[in-house]
Amino acid sequence: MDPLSATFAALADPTRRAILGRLADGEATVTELAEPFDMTTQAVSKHLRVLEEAGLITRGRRAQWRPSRLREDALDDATDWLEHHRAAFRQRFDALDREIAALRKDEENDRGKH
Amino acid sequence: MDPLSATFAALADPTRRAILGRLADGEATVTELAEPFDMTTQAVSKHLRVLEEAGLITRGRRAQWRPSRLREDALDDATDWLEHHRAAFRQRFDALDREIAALRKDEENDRGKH
DNA sequence: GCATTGTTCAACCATCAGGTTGCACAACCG
DNA sequence: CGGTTGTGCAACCTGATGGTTGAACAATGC
Repeated sequence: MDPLSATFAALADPTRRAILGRLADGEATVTELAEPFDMTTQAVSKHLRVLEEAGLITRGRRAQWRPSRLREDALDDATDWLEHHRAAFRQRFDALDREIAALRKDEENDRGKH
Repeated sequence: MDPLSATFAALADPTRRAILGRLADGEATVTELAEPFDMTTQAVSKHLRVLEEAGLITRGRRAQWRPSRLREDALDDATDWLEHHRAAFRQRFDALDREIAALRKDEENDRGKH
């Protein structure tokens, strides 16, 4: 899967988004991350694998713990795509607005000629 | 599915992202949208349904054509989430930087006492 | 050494996603 | 009217996802 698709897919799950939010407070182990959820640690471990493969987190290794932490550039590509396209979309709607304004003006002129 | 998850899930597919890019140039019918892809129109129709249910596009009805067009506020929620969290992540890393700088300073002070 | 703890792995299950084909239906065009 | 075109719907297939349970393994603590 291409990296951008992997990132958006990783973000398309509320559990994973909550995990990312938690990690903004600092690194955490699997059991710590699993605590708020009604879910086994194995399930959370799977979510962490998805986040890691999407390049959103990295995972350390300290004794039997595997602390997860955010990657600093985690959301850069996704943010770039979204901002770029949102800007393009806005431009499109602005163009439409101008067209509509031009049509209105034509109508006025037509009425003037009568 | 919650709206934010639906939006990210919709964006997690290169075909759908390409369709959105195409729609930034103006509305288009299913067959027009399907043309660049090695895929049946039915498959594209399914993608459009996903985009519609995620609130990213709306679909008109003109004779036997169903023109799709972007929703003006399509990417707002997703952009908000990403920008908010990217900012929070940055703050986290800035805090880490400060901690590291403080540790370095302590070391210097310790050396000074010898 | 042995029980406990934190984590992963493997197998399994149910559901969903992305594609196909085939058909149905509505609107146009001769 | 009958044929063509644009689209949607239903059934189906395959592979991925999100969860479970049970076992394995590595490191800790008595």
